[in-house]
Amino acid sequence: MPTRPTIVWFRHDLRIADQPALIAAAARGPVVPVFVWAPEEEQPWAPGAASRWWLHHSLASLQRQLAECGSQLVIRAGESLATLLQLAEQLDAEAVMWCRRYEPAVIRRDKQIKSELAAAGVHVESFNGSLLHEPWTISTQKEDPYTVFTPFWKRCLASGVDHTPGKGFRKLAGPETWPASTPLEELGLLPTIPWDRQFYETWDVGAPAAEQRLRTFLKDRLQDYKEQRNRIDVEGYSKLSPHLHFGEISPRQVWQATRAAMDGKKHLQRDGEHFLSEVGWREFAHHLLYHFPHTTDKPLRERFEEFPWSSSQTLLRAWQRGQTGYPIVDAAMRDLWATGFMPNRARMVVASFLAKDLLLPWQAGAKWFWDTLVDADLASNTLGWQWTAGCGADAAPYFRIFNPTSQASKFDPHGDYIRRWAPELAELEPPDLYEPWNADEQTLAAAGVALGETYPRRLVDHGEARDAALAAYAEIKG
DNA sequence: TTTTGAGTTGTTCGA
DNA sequence: GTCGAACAACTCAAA
Repeated sequence: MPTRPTIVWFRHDLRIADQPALIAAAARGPVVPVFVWAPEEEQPWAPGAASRWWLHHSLASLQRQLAECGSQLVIRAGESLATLLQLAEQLDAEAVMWCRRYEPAVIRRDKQIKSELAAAGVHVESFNGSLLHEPWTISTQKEDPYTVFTPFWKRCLASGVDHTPGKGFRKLAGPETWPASTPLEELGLLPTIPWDRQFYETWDVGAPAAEQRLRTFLKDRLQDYKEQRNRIDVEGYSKLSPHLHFGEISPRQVWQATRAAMDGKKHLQRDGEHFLSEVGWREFAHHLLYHFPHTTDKPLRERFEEFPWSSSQTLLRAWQRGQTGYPIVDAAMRDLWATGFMPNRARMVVASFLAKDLLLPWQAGAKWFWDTLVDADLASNTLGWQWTAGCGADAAPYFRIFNPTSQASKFDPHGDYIRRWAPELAELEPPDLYEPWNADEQTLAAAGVALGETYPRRLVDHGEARDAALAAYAEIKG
C-alpha cells in the first residue's frame, strides 16, 4: 500500500535545494508541490507589476527544476485555504508543509489556514526557509526587540548560524495521479503591453541563475565590495535581492558560500564580513516588520505623524517618471522603470530627494518602489524608506540630507550612468552633466541641450529645499 | 537604577 | 585642497 502524499505549498521559497519544507515532505513519502496565486490575500501589499513579472519566470524555472526530478508543480488560482483543502482531500494527503513568511497580512492568513487544515485532520508543519534567525529568536537582555542594527547583528553573530544548508534532489516521488494544474500563462502575471523588454536583457530568473550569480559575485566582486558596492555606474553589488526575495536562494546558502570563499583569505575578511552584514540588514528588516507590523504605513517614530508632507501629485509624477531636472535622480528613476532595479546608493539618493527635497511622504515613494522593483520586499522596502525619511528604527538623523550633485560626482564619477539613462544629456561633461542648470548657454547649445525643452528645468533648488526640509523637521521636533 | 558608550550609508563651514 | 567640527540632542543596549 502506497504512502499518502504530502503537499508542499511553495511561496517565497521557489527552489529545490535547502528548501526545508520540501526536505521534510520528501522524507515522508510522495510529494505534491503546489503554488496558489491569491494576490488579494496579501492586500494592500499584493505583488506589484515588476514582482509579478519575476514571479512568472521564477515559477517557470521551478517547473523545470521539478520536472528534472520527475515531479511537477501544481498551479492554482483562487483562495489559498479552499485550494489546499480541496487538494488535500482529492489527494488524500497526509500533511501540508510550507516555509514561513513574515508579512503581517500573510501571518494572519497562514495562522488561519493552519488551524483550518488541522481541524480537517491534516497534519501541518511550517519551517524557516528564508532567514538566518527568525524574529522571535533574537531579543535584547530585557527581551525587547532590537531597534538598532549593530547590537542586533552582533547578537545574531554570537548566537551562531546553522551553516549546513540542505542539499537538492535528483528524484522526487509523486502521487499515483497528479491533480489538474492551471497553465502558468493563465495566471496573467506578465504585462499585456511590452514594458518588460529590458527586463529580459537584465535578468536570469530562477534558482540555477541565482546560484550562478552568487558564485560569480564571490569570485569577481567580493574583493573590494565594501567600497565598490556604493558605485552607481559599475556593478559592484551582488544583485541577489530578487533571488533572495523569492527564495530562489536561501540566506543560509549565501552565508555558507561566502564563509567558504573567505576561508583562509585574509584580504577578503573585511569585504566578506561587510557583505554578510548586508544580509544582516535583510534580517533586521524582517525582524522589525514582525515586531512593528504597522510600520508599512505609519512612521515608527510617532512624532513624524505630524510632519508637514506635501501632497503635490505633479511633483510625485515628475519624480516617478524621471523628470525632476536632477540628472542622477532622473537616470536612476528611469533605470528602475526600465529594468526593475536600481543600485542601493541610487535608491538612497532618489529616496532622500523625494522625502527631503520634494517633501513628499515616504509612503508614496514606498508604493512606487513596491510596484516597480523586481526585488520589492515589504520588510526591506519599509526599513529603507523609513530610514531615509528619518522616522524609522535606527534611522538617518534628519539633518542628513543627500546632495544629488555631490552624490553623483562621488558615485558616478565619469557620468556613465547618467549618460546611459538620460541620453539627452550625453554630450555634456561633468560637472555640467551633474548640474546642467549651472552650465553656460554655449555649452548647453553645443551639447544639444535646451533646458525646459529637451530636458526639464530642476523642480527645486537643492540648497533652498534643504533649508525648507530642516525647517519642516524643526516643526515636529520635541 | 543609573551610568556609559555608541550609533550604515552626509553636508557644510571655517580654519 | 584637506580636515575636523557642527549639525542636535536622542535613544538604545548593556554594564
